Amino acid sequence: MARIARGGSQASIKDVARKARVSIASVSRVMNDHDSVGAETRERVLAAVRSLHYVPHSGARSLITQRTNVVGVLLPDLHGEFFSELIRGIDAVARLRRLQLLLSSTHGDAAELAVAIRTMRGRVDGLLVMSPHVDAALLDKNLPSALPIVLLNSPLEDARHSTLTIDSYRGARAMVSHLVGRGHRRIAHVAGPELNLDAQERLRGYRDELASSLPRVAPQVLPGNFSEKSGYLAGRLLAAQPDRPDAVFAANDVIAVGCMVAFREAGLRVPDDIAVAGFDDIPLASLVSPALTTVRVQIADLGQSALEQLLLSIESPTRSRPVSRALVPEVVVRESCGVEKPPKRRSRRQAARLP
Amino acid sequence: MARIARGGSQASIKDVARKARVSIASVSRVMNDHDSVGAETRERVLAAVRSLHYVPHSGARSLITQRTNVVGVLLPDLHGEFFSELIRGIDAVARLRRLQLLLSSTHGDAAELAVAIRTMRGRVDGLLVMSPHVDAALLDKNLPSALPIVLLNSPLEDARHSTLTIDSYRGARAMVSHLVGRGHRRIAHVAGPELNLDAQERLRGYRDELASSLPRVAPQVLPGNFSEKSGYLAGRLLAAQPDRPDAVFAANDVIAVGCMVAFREAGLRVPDDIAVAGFDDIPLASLVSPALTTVRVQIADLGQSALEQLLLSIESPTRSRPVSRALVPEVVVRESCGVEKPPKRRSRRQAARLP
DNA sequence: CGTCATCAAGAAAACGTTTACTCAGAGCGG
DNA sequence: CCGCTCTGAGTAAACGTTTTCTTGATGACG
Repeated sequence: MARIARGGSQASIKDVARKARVSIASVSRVMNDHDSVGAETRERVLAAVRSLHYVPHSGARSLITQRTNVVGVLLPDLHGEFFSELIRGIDAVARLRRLQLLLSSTHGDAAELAVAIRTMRGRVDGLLVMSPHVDAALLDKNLPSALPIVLLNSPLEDARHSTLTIDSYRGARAMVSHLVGRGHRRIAHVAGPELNLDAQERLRGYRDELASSLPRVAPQVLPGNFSEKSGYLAGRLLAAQPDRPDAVFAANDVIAVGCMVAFREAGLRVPDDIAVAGFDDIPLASLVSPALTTVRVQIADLGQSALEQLLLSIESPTRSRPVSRALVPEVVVRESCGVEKPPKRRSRRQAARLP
Repeated sequence: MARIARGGSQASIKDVARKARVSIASVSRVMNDHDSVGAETRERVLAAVRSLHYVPHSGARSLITQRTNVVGVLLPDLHGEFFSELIRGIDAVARLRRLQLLLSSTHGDAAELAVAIRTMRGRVDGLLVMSPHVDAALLDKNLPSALPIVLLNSPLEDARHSTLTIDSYRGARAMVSHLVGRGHRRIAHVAGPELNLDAQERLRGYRDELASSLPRVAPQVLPGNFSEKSGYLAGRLLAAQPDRPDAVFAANDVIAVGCMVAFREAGLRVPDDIAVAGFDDIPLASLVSPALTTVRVQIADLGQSALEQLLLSIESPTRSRPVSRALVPEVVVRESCGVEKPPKRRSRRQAARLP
């Protein structure tokens, strides 16, 4: 039975106990600063810990304590500034609360999402899920029922899970209303992917606001897919048009930048010949020239609130009812829609601290 | 003994076994598609699994299998495009190998890093660490000895751990050499934070290449800290100087952008009056106008290679010796250093005057 | 001197799995 | 009908912790 110290493996609490000639219970008590352990014993244990480089096995610990101090984060993708901002916001809270994040972006479809959710079971205290694929049935089937979860910008709207969304619809209306207020009349929209929920909402906001502010003007919608390239192509189309619009509202900032490139190539001046507006306020937006007017989605805030909400339900699973909140984004006016004086340039946040 | 089904808690393998009236061993065999389990039993088990929404507890599973399929990622920070690119590269591989990432950015100093490393014990199969604070002693003390680890861009260079770095020194030399080749003579450098390793290496590369290519010319170094603001300030200083340099090599792209803003404000044309070059090739670099000449650090590749290397040592802990590799970055020539003909766009120059 | 609280420390159960071992019965050739 | 293999399924140990009980010792108090 006497266990030989194994070659490459790691020291466990038993090894420490044997070396210090105490029971594993005492080692555990020392490690967790528990009451009633004699000074001399404590010293012996600590010495053993040091000499063996003992580090407790968090997995085993959380098996019994039923607490992992990890939250799972499920994202559809990791490209672009949107997600890095989101993660940054989540991380800020995690850091504060000494939590770690278990990240998974492995889900292009519902099946993959299901797998990802399942493998998180037993590793996390709660889940932050952002995915176009969530639906109630999928959650029911794969989610151990008691696991707290917060949905981010997800289509699902039932009363069982907390949901945080960005009110793309109202943001889009606000932007169109702003453009109209500045005197623009022919306002085109470059849309995002048809299947994307936010893209749909932004398009709907564009249509509705236009219909209500300028009932005479027909909307013009060009297809796009949130990429710079699709923006560039749309921009070329618009520039070549005989009755060119005097403003373009793009479904996101990246598209807007693409448009601007196309306009410059065509010799159009932004905003004098044509105004451009985007959506998201990614860091890039304030750095291009002319600086981009856009709708600020406080992405980092979204992540932050989401995690905070999740922690609430983790801490009192019973008391907290599911919450649904929609963050209303705000219009950020910059040069690209024709502000007379460029505002003072200042990057909104500290830029890269490392190379 | 008879366990009552507890209210909010989750179904365990025991509950399934009881419901299907088999032993837990059989349930386990069914879940893992093991051999020799009768068709009828399998069906009973699956039915129970479905009706209880049973999802195996990954934590418990990896306790016994000694495999977590998770790798830990320790970063100093999460700001900026550098890290989002890095994570993207890491994630690409993780996705492919069906791994999850346990992310922690909670370490501003060595003590916090130590805590982060310790809490990962037992939760991960290996560690990817990027931190200015790693040193051999810290690793020894807090790292369960057998845990595979790959260091990213870290000062530590011992023979015990694999290390991947970016060869900032050679990148900087290449850029200075390029500028000299284009005919620039008075080349200034805006440095990064003094304590940052990459900043130091870039500065050293600048000095060395200048000394060897243009032994007559005195180097001029301005302080900076990788922020746009510091670049802006340095740019103002340079623009006001009586014997203004004809080129600026900035320690990173964000600084370079700051410089360009200052130059535009001062009425200087880039690149005609003064050339600008950066370092990193963040996505922004190709979008500003004039597009920024820079040194391309394939950040995503760095993350990718690092994880691949880590997986190698996880899979054959004995056979694989620690590897040290330095990725040599390459100069990317764009308009800001005075290429005669911008790749496609003629009107770019016009845009430069706008703000 | 007996009772009782107090304290330090050990024994053992529990967390939810996987897996080596065991075992009963079936099929079957000799 | 005896031993043999083969199959399906159960038993129990193990993974590394925490924590509840238990116990033995020590001394205080009546």
